[in-house]
Amino acid sequence: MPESIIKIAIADDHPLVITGLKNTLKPFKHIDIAGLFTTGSDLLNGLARQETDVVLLDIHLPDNNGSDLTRKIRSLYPETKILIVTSLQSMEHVKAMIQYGCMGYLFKSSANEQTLIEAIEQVHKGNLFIEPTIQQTYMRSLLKLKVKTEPKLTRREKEILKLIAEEYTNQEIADQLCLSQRTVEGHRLSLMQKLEAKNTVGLIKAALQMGIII
Amino acid sequence: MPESIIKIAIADDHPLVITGLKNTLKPFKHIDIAGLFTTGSDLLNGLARQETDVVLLDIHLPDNNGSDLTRKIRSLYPETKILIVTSLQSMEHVKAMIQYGCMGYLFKSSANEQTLIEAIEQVHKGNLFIEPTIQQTYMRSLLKLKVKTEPKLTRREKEILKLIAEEYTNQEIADQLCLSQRTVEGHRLSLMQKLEAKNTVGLIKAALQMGIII
DNA sequence: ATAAAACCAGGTAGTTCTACCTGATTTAAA
DNA sequence: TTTAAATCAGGTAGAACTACCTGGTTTTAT
Repeated sequence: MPESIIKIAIADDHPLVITGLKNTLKPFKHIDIAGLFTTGSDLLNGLARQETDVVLLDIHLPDNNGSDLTRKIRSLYPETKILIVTSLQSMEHVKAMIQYGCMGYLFKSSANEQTLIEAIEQVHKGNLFIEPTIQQTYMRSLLKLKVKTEPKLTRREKEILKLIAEEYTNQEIADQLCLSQRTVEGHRLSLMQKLEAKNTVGLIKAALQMGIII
Repeated sequence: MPESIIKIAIADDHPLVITGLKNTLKPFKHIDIAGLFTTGSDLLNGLARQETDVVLLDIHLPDNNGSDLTRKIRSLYPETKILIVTSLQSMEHVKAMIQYGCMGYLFKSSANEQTLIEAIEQVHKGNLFIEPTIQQTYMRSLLKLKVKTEPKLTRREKEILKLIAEEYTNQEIADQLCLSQRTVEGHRLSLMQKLEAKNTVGLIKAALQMGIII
């Protein structure tokens, strides 16, 4: 059975990682590196010009976050599979990205040759490929929390969470957004409930895990 | 004038980055890659066996933080130059590492071939090489703050910062450490002053940057 | 051995946050 | 289109944090 050639695109803002991926994949004849990109918009342009089977995607591109980019790619090119290759070693990110429709998630720190090829092949076949080092944890948490619908925040809530994380007080946020300070408080409270935070500290940590702040 | 050969070692826990660095440097005949390591202790063992001119070092190795490792290398092998190549894009880290005696600091995201070679050569010659994208900022802040000795926290302060970051209130922290709540407040205030934080949020972000919490 | 820093903890006061409540208007979804 | 959710904003109250002050004891460093 002749293996079909897998056309892949790589999107990462670290040139070193791109070089690393490129050189790791070069020896494999059934993998064709169709494009290298360092920003989200570059990637989207590239996908428009060139049919692509699998995108190796870093979550933190300068101009786009992973989830938005994933949604765009999925709606524009439903046949293209997305494999996240990132430094973000957080369960939350894995779950979020899989929920957004990525077919795989790899940590850069464990992306050796075998794992990488295996992941690309599985994802290309349409199978889910989760970082091996956390597969058990992932499965357990999926079973336990039965897809604990990762809290969806509204636009306003994200906006306010971002400002909270930037050390503004409620009053300052209210002034910036032309709202009452009470309204901001309200949003803050629902943020805390949704994110199960005990106080502001919890909010910040959740914001970090969600990639809302860096 | 015949260029001398520069013996380098690479220490990074991301195999992709190692591959990337290795392949980027391979074409350059005056650079000899003498060792590849993924942990701090591996690196130290390697340096003991093999004379090395320049170490390309990631700050976040699993078993050592960059500053301790730098100190060790500098005391054991004063002739060996250290060039930080990391993802941590923070002024504080740059300043800290330079202060600990590193000769250069590069962001992975901007480590293209030219910059990398230039950095290695300069560091080898004994010149300081700072990430080009922040050189102006660095110089300005050095001049303005005259080596603003990156805030050294006491044991107690670190302890309390950690607990604050774990969402405990002052009272809870006081109970845990058998202190008065007023004492914890005092430590919190000095933390805020040292870290130039406007509020708890600032403390958390500083703690993150300092690697006190993950 | 002496100076400096860290540590502990009290007073007072003002600000910000946390936690409930209520309800009107606008927006999004089934 | 009708229900649900989001957005806005008011009341009230207490907890937590921020910001000064003071001064004594202990540790650390020169």
